Amino acid sequence: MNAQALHGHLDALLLAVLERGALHGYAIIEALRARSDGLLDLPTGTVYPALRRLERAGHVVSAWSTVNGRERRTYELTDAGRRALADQRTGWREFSATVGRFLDSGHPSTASS
Amino acid sequence: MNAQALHGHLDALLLAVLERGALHGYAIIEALRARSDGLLDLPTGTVYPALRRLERAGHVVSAWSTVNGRERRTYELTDAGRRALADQRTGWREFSATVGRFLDSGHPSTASS
DNA sequence: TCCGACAAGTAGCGTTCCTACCTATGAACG
DNA sequence: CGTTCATAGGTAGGAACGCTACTTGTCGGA
Repeated sequence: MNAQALHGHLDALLLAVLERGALHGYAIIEALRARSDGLLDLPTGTVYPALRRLERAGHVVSAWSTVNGRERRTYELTDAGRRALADQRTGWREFSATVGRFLDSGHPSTASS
Repeated sequence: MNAQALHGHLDALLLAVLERGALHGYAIIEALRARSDGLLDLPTGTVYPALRRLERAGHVVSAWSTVNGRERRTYELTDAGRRALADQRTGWREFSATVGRFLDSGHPSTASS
């Protein structure tokens, strides 16, 4: 499940990660991987453009911070970003409930992972 | 939520609807709308091509049935389609659990619908 | 007869994400 | 001192997916 199906939810995921505190791009990727047990292993070519989209949209702001003489662009949620995240959460719940009505039913089979 | 976010799950939805019995294209659209309380209102231009993709993939078979002199192409799940649906269900559960880990947390707020 | 609802279909487009590259810094190693 | 690796950021191009808009055709009612 290499994020092929993320369509439309990538931004929400990024905002959710940043909700816990500002991070730079690479750290965001690592956070996603860690918090998803390695299921979400997004390439930089996916995340960096997405972050810039979010910045253009005003959902995050970025700043260069120099750590160990290493330039890292740290992204932080804006107020609008927080609102957007709330919206995305609502949208996600609606979406997953709707699709789940068709796909969660049937044979539960699994039960445990 | 006009299905912008369906990406990758449309096929699964269609298979799930057909699981309950063969239907023609238009009826599938109505079934989706009905079973989702109107949230899933897919245009024909989305559903018809998808059904033909599913047929090319061997997940459904279609047959013309003439009802009142009206030609209706009725789609039916194949065995492979049933297997595909099971796979899609698994994929959906994994996906929704993973994304949900980021988006379902936070403020549950809802409680009632 | 003409119009609207049903039914199927097609063409072209925009969004979204991925693959594959490129650049640059700092540390380790020879 | 130069090479190589891991970290970190970035871009270009393309593929997949679904949407909008349009077309065709039948049937029933005004």
